[in-house]
Amino acid sequence: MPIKATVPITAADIKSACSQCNLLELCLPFGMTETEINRLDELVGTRRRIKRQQHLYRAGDPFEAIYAIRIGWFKTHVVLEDGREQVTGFQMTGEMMGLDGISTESHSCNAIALEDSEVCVIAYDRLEELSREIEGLQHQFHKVMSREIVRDHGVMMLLGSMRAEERLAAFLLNLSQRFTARGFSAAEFHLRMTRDEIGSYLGLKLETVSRAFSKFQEEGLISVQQKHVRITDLEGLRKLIQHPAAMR
Amino acid sequence: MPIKATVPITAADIKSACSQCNLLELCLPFGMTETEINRLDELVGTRRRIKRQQHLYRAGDPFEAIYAIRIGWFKTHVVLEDGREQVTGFQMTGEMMGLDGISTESHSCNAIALEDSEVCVIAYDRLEELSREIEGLQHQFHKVMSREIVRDHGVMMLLGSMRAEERLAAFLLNLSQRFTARGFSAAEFHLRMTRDEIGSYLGLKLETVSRAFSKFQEEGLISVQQKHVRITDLEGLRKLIQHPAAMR
DNA sequence: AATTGTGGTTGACGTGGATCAACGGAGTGC
DNA sequence: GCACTCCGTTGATCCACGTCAACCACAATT
Repeated sequence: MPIKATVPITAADIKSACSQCNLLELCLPFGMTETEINRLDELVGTRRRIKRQQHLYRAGDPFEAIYAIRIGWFKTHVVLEDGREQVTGFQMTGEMMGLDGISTESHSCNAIALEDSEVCVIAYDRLEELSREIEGLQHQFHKVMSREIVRDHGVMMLLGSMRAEERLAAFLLNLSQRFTARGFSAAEFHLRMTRDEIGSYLGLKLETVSRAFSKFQEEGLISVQQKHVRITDLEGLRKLIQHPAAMR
Repeated sequence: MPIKATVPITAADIKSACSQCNLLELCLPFGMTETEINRLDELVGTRRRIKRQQHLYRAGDPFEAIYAIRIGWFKTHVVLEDGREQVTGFQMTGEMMGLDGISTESHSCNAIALEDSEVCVIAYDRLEELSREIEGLQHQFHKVMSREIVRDHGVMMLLGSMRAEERLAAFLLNLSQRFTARGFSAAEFHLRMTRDEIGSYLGLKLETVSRAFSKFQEEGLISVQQKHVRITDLEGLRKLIQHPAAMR
């Protein structure tokens, strides 16, 4: 496999093939056979390192590749003409970005690293080619796109039908579940995003997010200190969504 | 092409092939060559008629096919355990439904006809097979999925960052644009959904939707009577989104 | 150690949209 | 024709969250 020279390759980078990657279970190759996965190594040509606060791509950029996160965190957001921003998602290890670009052949949102990160660059035309040959890849890729659609519907539910504290509870439970899937603690984690970014994602102002955090702490559901969160009553958070407080 | 006998076929149904369909420009075959489209006729096996208020599929149903709307209107919605509903979209002629089912192999939302409707049933395993052979089909299918993701991001922006009147203006402009694409009037149309359903989609209560309609009428932007809408100042509606009223 | 900046918390107050309620009009079934 | 139901409109009131503002914690820089 020829390695493009555009990105400096260090010792740690050498085993860049999917077949050598420990994210198999989370990423595009999930569910594929070993033989199929070996063929994937043709697909992931380069890696890219993105420093904190830098863009992986911007709205309007021509679409050429999708990206799988190897290390780090990103946020994606869309911007209205008048400057209003809406965070559309927070992506972590093993998750895919850039699918929005396929439809118009240019990206429709911005992707920004929340910490120093590293992504696998998957050339889109190669992906289409290969997924015509490898059934498992085709199927898995479709699943990844479909999962994004289902996720988006969940966010619509959250934004359209839930009140502030329910939204934050749902957000924390979602993070917890994604950390679990990666073998990290379900109960204790470090937020990579600011209150303002959480607010934008949840359709709330940062003050409201902050107050909800404090309220949860008072109620003994979590303990927060800045970006460090520990969930002390997972079941309590779940109940909060199912039984929306007093009213209704 | 064998025609399944599960659905009664009437004279009007005989030319059910994609190659004979006048929705080419809007639907899955868009951008494909004539030869390619002829092959698509293998794909669309049956049609289904759905009466007003009936389900095309329900959340939890096993996923087997996606659907292209030939005639009519649908809404899709998700339901929370406590019964709260969120409309995730309104679909019209030429649009695709059921993509959410791919990820878990069962549908995650409900699809209900807003009027007597007819859909083309596209068996999903056949679609995957064929799109491994026909590059144009593969590409177009990916675009359809990606377009759904982009649309969802737009809805998130709407729900997370816009105020009531902006949301309704954006909704009307979106409808207008979709009618235009189908050769109907951009300015005058009939809403297939109730105020309550619009409200659910826009994250508002039906009273708020109703008030916003009235306000637009007072301001000379539209004239409404029940479900009949005439846009009298398209530019005015656009401005309403770009310059969010007084405040801020 | 002092300085500056960014991000987070908390309080006081204002308001957009929800809630509650009454009523009117359109469509449907008999 | 009439009764019934569903849907839409409008008014009065309420409250969840936004807005504005002060202050604090922590990190980076000097």
